[in-house]
Amino acid sequence: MVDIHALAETRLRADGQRYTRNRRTIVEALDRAGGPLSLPQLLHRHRQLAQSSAYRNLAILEAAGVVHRIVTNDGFARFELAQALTEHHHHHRICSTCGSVEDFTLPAALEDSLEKALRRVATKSDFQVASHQLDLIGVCPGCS
Amino acid sequence: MVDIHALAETRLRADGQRYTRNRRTIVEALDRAGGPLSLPQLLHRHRQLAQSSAYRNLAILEAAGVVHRIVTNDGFARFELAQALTEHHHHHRICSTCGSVEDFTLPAALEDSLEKALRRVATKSDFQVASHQLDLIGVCPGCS
DNA sequence: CTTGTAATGAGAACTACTCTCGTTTAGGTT
DNA sequence: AACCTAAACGAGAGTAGTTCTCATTACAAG
Ligand SMILES: [Mn+2]
Ligand SMILES: [Mn+2]
Ligand SMILES: [Zn+2]
Ligand SMILES: [Zn+2]
Repeated sequence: MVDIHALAETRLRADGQRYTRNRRTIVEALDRAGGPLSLPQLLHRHRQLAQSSAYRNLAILEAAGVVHRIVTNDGFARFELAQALTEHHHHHRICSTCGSVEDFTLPAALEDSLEKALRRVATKSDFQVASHQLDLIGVCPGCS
Repeated sequence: MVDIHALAETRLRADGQRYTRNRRTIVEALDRAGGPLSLPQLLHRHRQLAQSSAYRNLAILEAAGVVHRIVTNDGFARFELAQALTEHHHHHRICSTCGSVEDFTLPAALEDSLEKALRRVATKSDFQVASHQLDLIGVCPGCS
């Protein structure tokens, strides 16, 4: 059990940024949510957040490595806490009908061999891998 | 060796659409390109294409299952031929600096076990999987 | 407190993309 | 060939998610 807020503050400070009330509210919301949130979803949960500030703070939190931005086909970006903060590597099920995004995990053994194979692919091509991203595209229970 | 254009025409007809000169040009360009193309890249290769028509035709080709749209963080969507046409399942290396997208493939054995694991994940959650998508995020040789 | 700097937020601006609508093209019929 | 009709075209206007501007506010240091 890590202290999300302490980590967030440390990372922001390393970036010359403050951990303000608004930023804490965003981190709190993303931590509480069961999966990635779009900006409308975030604002709906916390009416006191201004849209422009929320976007700006999400960008700052992303630059500091606190928040991860997920871009899907439905036009709305989604935001979640960076996996380094939650210490929970996972992937996403993306509904092609409603655009909702949910988390899932792979068996550890498969994740390991996948990671190894990806490293091999990257080495052969001089590509410096920062991360990988595995999405399931389909239709969620609510939309079928 | 499949006939891309015959397949494209069949799929369009099944959707009540014609395989016009512009659409053939787009399919040809995507086939020739070594990887996914953004719209600016496509228009640069074929100056006679109008932007509005190119976007419209790409949407129609996507609906017919001829073209696949890839959405990245750099604001520009990328387009490639659907894997059903090329009969070549692959994944993408995405450069977080310049936004370029390139293809790569996994070892067949790994791809198999991955697919099996994904089916299991999907079944447990009532999620109807249409496809999966595996991206490597990092820095390409040109940007490092 | 006072003061300097960063953060805020309402609204304007930006831009990738989509829509509109008058014109052109092309497949089918005579 | 000539005609007809519906689809496709394309220049430009419109849309919408996101970013920027700048006057105001909050906060940390002394
Ligand atoms: Mn993984
Ligand atoms: Mn695969
Ligand atoms: Zn759904
Ligand atoms: Zn690059």
